[in-house]
Amino acid sequence: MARRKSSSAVTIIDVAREAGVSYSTVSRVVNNKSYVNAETRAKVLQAMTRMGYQANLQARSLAGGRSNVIGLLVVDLATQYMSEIMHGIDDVLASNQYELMLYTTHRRKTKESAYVNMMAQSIADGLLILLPRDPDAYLESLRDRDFPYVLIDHRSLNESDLSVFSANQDGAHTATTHLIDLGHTRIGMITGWMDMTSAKDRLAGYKSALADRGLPFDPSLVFEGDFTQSSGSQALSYFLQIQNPPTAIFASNDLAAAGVLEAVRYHGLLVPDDLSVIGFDDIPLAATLNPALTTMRQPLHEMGSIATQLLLNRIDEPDERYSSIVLPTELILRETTAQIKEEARA
Amino acid sequence: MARRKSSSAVTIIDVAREAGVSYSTVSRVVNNKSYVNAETRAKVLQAMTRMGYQANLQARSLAGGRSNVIGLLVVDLATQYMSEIMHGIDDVLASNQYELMLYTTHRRKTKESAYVNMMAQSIADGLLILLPRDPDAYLESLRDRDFPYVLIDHRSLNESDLSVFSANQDGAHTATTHLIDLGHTRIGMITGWMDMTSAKDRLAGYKSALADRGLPFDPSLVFEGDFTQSSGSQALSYFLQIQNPPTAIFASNDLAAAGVLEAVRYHGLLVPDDLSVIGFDDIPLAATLNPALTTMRQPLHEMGSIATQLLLNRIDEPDERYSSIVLPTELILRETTAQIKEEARA
DNA sequence: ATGAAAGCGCTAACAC
DNA sequence: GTGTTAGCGCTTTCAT
Repeated sequence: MARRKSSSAVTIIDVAREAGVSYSTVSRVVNNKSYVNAETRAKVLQAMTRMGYQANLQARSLAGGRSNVIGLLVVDLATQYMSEIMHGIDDVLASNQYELMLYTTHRRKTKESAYVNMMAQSIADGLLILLPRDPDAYLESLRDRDFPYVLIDHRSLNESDLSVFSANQDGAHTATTHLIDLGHTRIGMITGWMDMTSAKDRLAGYKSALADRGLPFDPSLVFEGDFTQSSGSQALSYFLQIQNPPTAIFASNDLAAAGVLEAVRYHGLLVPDDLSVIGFDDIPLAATLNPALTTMRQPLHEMGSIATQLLLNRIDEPDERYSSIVLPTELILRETTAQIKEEARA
Repeated sequence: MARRKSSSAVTIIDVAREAGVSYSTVSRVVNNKSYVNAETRAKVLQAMTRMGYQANLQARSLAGGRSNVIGLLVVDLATQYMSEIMHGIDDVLASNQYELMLYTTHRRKTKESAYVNMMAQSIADGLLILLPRDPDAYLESLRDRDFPYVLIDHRSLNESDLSVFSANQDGAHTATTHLIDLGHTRIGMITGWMDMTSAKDRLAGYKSALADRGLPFDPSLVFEGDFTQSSGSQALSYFLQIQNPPTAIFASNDLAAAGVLEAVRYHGLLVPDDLSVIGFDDIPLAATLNPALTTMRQPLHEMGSIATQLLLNRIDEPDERYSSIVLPTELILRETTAQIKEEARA
């Protein structure tokens, strides 16, 4: 059985006794609330350090105060995409003395909503939801309760949602246009999980770029992936065996693009000579791939830090008006895209 | 001011009223404690699902129960090394209905001890400490309180610490011997942060391998790094300008080895023709580097999962005897090591 | 088998 | 400016 874990922890009461004051006075100095006589404050402070007092977060939170914990809901941790964003989150949290409670869903839709409910009713002062899958299904209870949350990399359809994401359609449009400018007319597209707005928007950007240049949209040129490296490899295999293979590929993220590059080597093709490839994200990996990946950068670190700042503001000043933030993307030219060769690829 | 965040959350009392029982009965069915009449239990269960009851972790924990939260203390998140280990941790946690509270220290020594105290006095049922820097300095209070914790990738000098780590000295010995077997006699060594046992042990393994083969130990061949990629690049620059440069390099981790590879390209050298390189860890990156990195694999995912399992066991059965676990390493031969060329490198 | 009541450590009115 | 008091939601004796 669980032993009482706080058996020997120093509480506010111990400090109060030591300092010879009431424990609400101690609470006051701990929280810097209302005025406390300078002498009293000094006495309390001394007692606190002497005894090594550490606030008990849960008690504080239970009693209606802040826990200074925010919850983060992510799909998975293993990608650089996540690392970058989390780094941004962590930086802001750290400089604001907030702690992070982490939940990973591993793509289990049901877990998302269960976690959200649980976190919101527990210790977290606010919630960061990264790449939500179907948030409308479970966010309503948070809205009802006016519980602060910010969505990351998700363009919400709900007006009252606060979110931070990139101009995905725009970025995809730029990426596709870059390929078109290079003379490519048959451009393969590898999508992400199609239940995510960022994946949908990138597909839309691809389509609109095609349309803007009067190029036909060929559904056989769209491979539905899932943002993984292996889906990129699969996509290439697929593209190589259709009737009229593409001469360029736009992957919805760098990881899938890396998968394409990997498979390309296996098939004995040359990039960019035989095939141009462009990714999306600009994770650190992109620059170290060989050849280095041309990609659309989205500011991942900033996405995390801005979202966190937004959430913290919202927690501090719940009555202000806040709005979602759209971040710009940028074309990063490296070595995987080139002018089409006249002798169309095998 | 913070609004009372639980204002509209369903509590055990609401459920009790709905089910027409006392709230201690509800607590019993929630916790599956002692016997509750089957009918009563059913009634309560129904009420719970109908009202969408979610336990409040902090209240539970405050009252002396389990929070089902474990704390994880890490330096940083951005490396694959961390991702891999965290994945292992997360898997075990998820299948045991535990949640993760994450603390990142960003190499601030002071933060480590502050965090540990705070977590232990707060919500966490147990603590996982990854790559601790100087744990003896702050672990004593945990020991005194019999608070469960497990150290990861750290060979503790303290008998009562529970930890999970790799056979680092052994692995470094194998790696170095591999280089010696290839004919190299001047072998550069790039260390990690020397305040960590794993870094120390790898250096010791390097030295002992040299000694075992009757090779002299040359301090100018040891570069003190910090496990980062850039330290690897710096190390190469350093090695290239000493009197008698090494023909092979053993890097204490893959990231530093990647830095060497990066710098090697810059200096116009060829690996493994001009220089053999071996890493440590076998992070996913190692296989995708070009040329692919020969390295000593340590089972990172397992390190995380085993440590977590150990911690959970310790929480469940505090009175059992547990002991630290040492995991084997394995030489993974890829493309960056080769027989020394007779015409010694420039 | 179930209810009543105490208390975990703290915040936030409310008194004085 | 400081003390008193009432909870926050829950677990856990102790009764019944």
